[in-house]
Amino acid sequence: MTEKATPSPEAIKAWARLMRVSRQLVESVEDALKEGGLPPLAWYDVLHELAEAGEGGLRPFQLIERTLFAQYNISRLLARLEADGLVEKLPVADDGRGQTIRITAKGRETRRRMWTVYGRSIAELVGGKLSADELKMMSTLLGRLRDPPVLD
Amino acid sequence: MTEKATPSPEAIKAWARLMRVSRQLVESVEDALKEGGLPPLAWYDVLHELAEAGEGGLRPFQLIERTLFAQYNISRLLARLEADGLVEKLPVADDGRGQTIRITAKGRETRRRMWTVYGRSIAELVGGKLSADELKMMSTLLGRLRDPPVLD
DNA sequence: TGCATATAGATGCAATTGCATCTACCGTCA
DNA sequence: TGACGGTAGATGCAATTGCATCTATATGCA
Repeated sequence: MTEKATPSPEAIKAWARLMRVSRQLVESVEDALKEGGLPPLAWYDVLHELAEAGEGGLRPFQLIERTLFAQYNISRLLARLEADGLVEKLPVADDGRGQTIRITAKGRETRRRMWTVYGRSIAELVGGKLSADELKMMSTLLGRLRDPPVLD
Repeated sequence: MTEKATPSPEAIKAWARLMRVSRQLVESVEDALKEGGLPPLAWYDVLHELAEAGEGGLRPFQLIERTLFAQYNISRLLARLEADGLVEKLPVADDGRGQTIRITAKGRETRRRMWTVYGRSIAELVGGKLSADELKMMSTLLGRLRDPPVLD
């Protein structure tokens, strides 16, 4: 087999940078959001998916697939979002176990306000550091690390 | 000013992939460690830094700089590591407030066992997906996103 | 020296996460 | 139909994180 138990120095270095950079970037964004009195990044992820989904909403298990959050995590996050009036839970007709989550107007508004901060952070932290071509290269390389890999 | 409030599509895409991939990779490694009955990744980070530092050890604030963990996080993580006998806390001569943290033999052993799992994950998840040149490219690009940027 | 301010690290308490499990409903197949 | 395994989501409890603050020592400076 070609699988190696010991990673190459190049792999270790790329890994280490990936870990460090992603942590640093997440922290920067979280700080910026807090600074603006806004909810944490996790809320954005969910609101974003729900906004994209539109009026039809999404089932919690679909949110899990899209966001990679754990099931219990989504369950509680949705409870918090609902308590804040940012989403609403609707019963779903053909499956008595489930529910559909729909973003509310207030939820869209919160998402919009978060994006002004989040988007600016992305522009500064990433957009401002690499050219468009470099960003594309980066996306391509990262896509190959995804599971399943994205081959574009 | 050249700073933009709205990120380019390329920046957004690179960001999204970075977020998703890093989460996915961390989760894979955490799962592998758990599977092996080993402590979480955070322990490795600290043990690694301490092992590199050698007999002289490191002050907690140096660990904070190196690992990016929050101060209270390091404080408690070190308490757990000490409780497990993986590190020892020594008073420091010229600063009565501080202490020096040194890895123990048991700590080195734990780190070694973690590395067999961690290293294999890196080899599979990263080393196995990109060529050496691609890994170098990736490191270079990520280095530019670091703060402070690494220009190599 | 003596006070103000800064730094190193710990900690009480609230919020969140992780784990395991639970409830409720669904689908299948005898 | 009805027993059974599977899926959707919630939840009790322990561990961890985040926040704010606290203690203790160090440092700068009048």
